[in-house]
Amino acid sequence: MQVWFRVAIQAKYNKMQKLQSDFYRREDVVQIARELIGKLLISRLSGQTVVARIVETEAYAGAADAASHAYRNRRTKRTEVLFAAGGTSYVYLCYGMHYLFNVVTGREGIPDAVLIRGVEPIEGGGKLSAGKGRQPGAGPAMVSRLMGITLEQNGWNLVGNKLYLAEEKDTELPVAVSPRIGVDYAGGAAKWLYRLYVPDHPHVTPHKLNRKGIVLV
DNA sequence: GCGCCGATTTGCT
DNA sequence: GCAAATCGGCGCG
Repeated sequence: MQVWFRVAIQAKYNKMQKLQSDFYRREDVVQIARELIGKLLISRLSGQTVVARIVETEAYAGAADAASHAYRNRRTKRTEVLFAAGGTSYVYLCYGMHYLFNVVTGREGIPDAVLIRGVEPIEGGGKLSAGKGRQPGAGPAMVSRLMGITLEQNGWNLVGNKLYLAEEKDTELPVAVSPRIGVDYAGGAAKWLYRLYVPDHPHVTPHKLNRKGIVLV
């Protein structure tokens, strides 16, 4: 493990602060996805507390984004919570077996969201091991498994006590951008650089796109 | 290390 | 009926 990971971990609970609604209700979903890198995800579900640092996200720009479930403002039973105000959770079942956790952003009626794709476990969930050859928390389905998130958490307010995000002061991580993973069907939107991740971090989804990423200054 | 494929069920055409 | 914001196992080399 590299030195700056250790330093960030040791900083943990000193200056932690829960993210409030105004953080989520801003317009620029890509900017929010970038700022979510390094933030903490905390779940207190069924008596377990799990804390993890976000190291990989993807922005989904709602109505204008062919990769979004709410493309062209499509409203169905599933996508309805995407239209809620920023600071709401959107969890859905993917490939019939995986739960994927998103943070809804923007004001009410704007179906933007950020998919949390990778986290580094800090506390709790230690007994849950991911598959061999893969780090726990690396990959969006692994995030939900680690945190204990299921469909039950869909539509939850993220400014609460059971599932929320927090920031620590003085935590800064390098950030890279790439196209999003698994959205080849989305035409031109498949090329958008809406995936943000910490380069060379072990809890980022293993993928060939990691080699093509551009490190932001 | 890489690429292919099956699992499993919902959601929407 | 089919494709899906994925994962892990297998075969190959």
